[in-house]
Amino acid sequence: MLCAVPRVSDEHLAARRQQILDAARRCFLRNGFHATSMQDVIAEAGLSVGAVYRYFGSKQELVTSIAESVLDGADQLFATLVAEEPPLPLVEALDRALEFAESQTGPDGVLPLAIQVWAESLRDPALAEFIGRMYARFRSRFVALARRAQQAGELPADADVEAVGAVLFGLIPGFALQRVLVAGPGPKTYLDGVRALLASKGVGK
Amino acid sequence: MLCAVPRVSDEHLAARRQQILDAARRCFLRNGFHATSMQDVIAEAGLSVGAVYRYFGSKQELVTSIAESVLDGADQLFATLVAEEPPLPLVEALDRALEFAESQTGPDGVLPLAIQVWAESLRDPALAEFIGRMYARFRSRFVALARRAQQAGELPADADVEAVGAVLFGLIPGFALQRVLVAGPGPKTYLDGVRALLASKGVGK
DNA sequence: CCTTCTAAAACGAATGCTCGTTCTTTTATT
DNA sequence: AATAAAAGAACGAGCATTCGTTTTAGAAGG
Repeated sequence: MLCAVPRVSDEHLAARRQQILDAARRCFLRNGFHATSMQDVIAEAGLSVGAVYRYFGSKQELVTSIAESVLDGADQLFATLVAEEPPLPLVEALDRALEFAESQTGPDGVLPLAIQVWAESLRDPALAEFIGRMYARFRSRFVALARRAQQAGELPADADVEAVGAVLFGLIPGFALQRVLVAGPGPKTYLDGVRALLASKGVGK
Repeated sequence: MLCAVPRVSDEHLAARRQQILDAARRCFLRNGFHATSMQDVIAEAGLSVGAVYRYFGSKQELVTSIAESVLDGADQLFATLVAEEPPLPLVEALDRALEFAESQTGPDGVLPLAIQVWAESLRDPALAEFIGRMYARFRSRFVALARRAQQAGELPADADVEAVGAVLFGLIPGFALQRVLVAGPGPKTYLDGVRALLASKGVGK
């Protein structure tokens, strides 16, 4: 009863897990969550049914893991935007965020996955809860950005930074969606649009 | 061999078609395109398999029809925004568009369907083409809005109205997504954010 | 107005697949 | 030798769709 533990290295386990996730991501990008069968993922990973089910108990678990990695990736970038010292001017921060979004457009960026995750969250309460928390965090980052811009005098002293943060954040999916669905204007043009609005004369009403 | 045409009235045919579409919409809202089976739609419509397949040749056709009705609905509102005389100030137009989006949030609005349509278009080239055309039209409406605002002196004379239109349009899905996924700020708050940005002092760089 | 007749409309059992998952067997590691 | 890891055959459920049959609306003929 002493030993004889045939476990494989933890690195190997982690690598296998990642191998499956990578395969799943490719499949999901190619065909969407629902039109991708477990067999597809399994074949793409070059493994067997049993091997994959050792690492992920269900297809849903695979979807959730992919969703998490997608959102984590975005959060990482947004976090650096706010942490920047000295504080980035709004336009500068937006520029960086838009360029990031742009880099994730196209068939091997993360954006098509994000769109699928949105759709999926409408039916999966657990995923919806996770996404809600994550996007609330995104927004709070942009709120922080707005607050610092206000302190720098870039925004009126009485501006509602929560509202401004929401709008700033909203600009990103607004841009990304157009880029993916309509092949809309590039990030530079979009930013010009924002600049023109910032330069507008006051406000009706 | 002279006739004997037992066809039913055209109104009846149209009503049946609509009956099926309504059922499908309810099912799709409840469970999403992919988790909804044809049996679900058929049962919801209170019809038989054969009856439904007489009106829609496939499930995909059903999805496409729903997508079309969703986009047509939005286009109708955007069209009226631009046609308004005298031209609406930007903030006013945005207010109306945001209120519309708000009204379509929630489980029987059209927005959850729109999100699913986005995801679906990533896999269905025909749907993607249709959506692309439709969203390009949406954007052109906002461009027209921007142009009229420019003529009214609300925007700088050298502003790129195409870019501004894209941004204005982008604000809508940006708002809607937050509203659906994060239960973000309401339309009034969001609009306050836009106003604060419009009131900001010039632009860095 | 009523009957007859016919093709459209509706029906629903049947079909053939593919799906996600389970479970027993084989292989590899210590 | 003992056990973790990987393999893959097998399974039942549920899917979209087809198709042969039944019902029904309404024109035609009286």
